[in-house]
Amino acid sequence: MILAKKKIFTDFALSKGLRSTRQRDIILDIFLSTHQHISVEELYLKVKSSTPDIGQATVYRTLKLFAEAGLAREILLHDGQTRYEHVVAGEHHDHLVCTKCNSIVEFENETIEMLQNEIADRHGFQIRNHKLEIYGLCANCR
Amino acid sequence: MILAKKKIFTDFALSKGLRSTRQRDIILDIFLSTHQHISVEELYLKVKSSTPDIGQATVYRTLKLFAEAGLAREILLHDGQTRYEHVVAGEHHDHLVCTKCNSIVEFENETIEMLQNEIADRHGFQIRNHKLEIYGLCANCR
DNA sequence: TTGGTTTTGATAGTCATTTTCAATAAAACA
DNA sequence: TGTTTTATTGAAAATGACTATCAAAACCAA
Repeated sequence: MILAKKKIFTDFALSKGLRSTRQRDIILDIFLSTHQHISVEELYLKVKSSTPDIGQATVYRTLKLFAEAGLAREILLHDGQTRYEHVVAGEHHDHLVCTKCNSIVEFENETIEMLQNEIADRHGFQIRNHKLEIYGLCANCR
Repeated sequence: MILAKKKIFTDFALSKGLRSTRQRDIILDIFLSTHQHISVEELYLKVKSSTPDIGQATVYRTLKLFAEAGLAREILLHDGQTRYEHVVAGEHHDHLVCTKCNSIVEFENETIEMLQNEIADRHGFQIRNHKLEIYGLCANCR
């Protein structure tokens, strides 16, 4: 799992002509050791406590690279700090979100995906990805 | 429609003990005359061209009030600017979002809605609302 | 109109993020 | 291996969106 992610970054670096550096290796290790989503500042503090000579700017730069490489994703909440979450291979972006207990059920529906493609075509739009969130009350909470 | 929105704000102002001011009236008029979503800066420019003596800080403050009153909603894209969109009763939340120029096209598809209902039923889920965002490149940017 | 309170505009301040740039380190080359 | 080339780094300055400050102006009840 972690090796696969490291390979994704190695391949990305290769394809972009990026160099392999100690800083990037360390930041990637630490990012991969986290769960859920983490703010740049939080990650920087972790990095700093493990390797004090790595600068904040490098953490910012490197996280953007991870996002570009497709192994992290920027998340915007309403507190002005950018956070990053892991991109999980094969994950679906279709969720039933319970607004009471915050539980999330992931689903998949081919017909919906097909209709999305149709709609995009009709607008000359080229799809990269999508997110469908249905909010409401789950079976336990209603 | 517009009158209804104005009433929402008037009621909100009343309940909060806020005063009715020329600036808020003008900003509300201009906000209601826009479509889709608009950044604070964009709205400020519109306001300034109509009434040059209204300051930027007031536009920021007033838009936050609109959001609090429930007639606007903050949107975060990835360009660091906060945008506001109209809260429409019974509105649709299905969008094609261009990741390059940030343009948004709203669409509606009954079949998708129907399928969502089916999926929700299957999980014993009671839908309150939903959001479907398709990210990619619009016709102009691809 | 007056008096108390809210709102405003200008501006200074804040804070996350980005840019700059000289120093350093990685890859390419000899 | 040493040398050259070029990317990367850290520190600090710059940027840019947004917020706080505060004296002046506007609002509104009496």
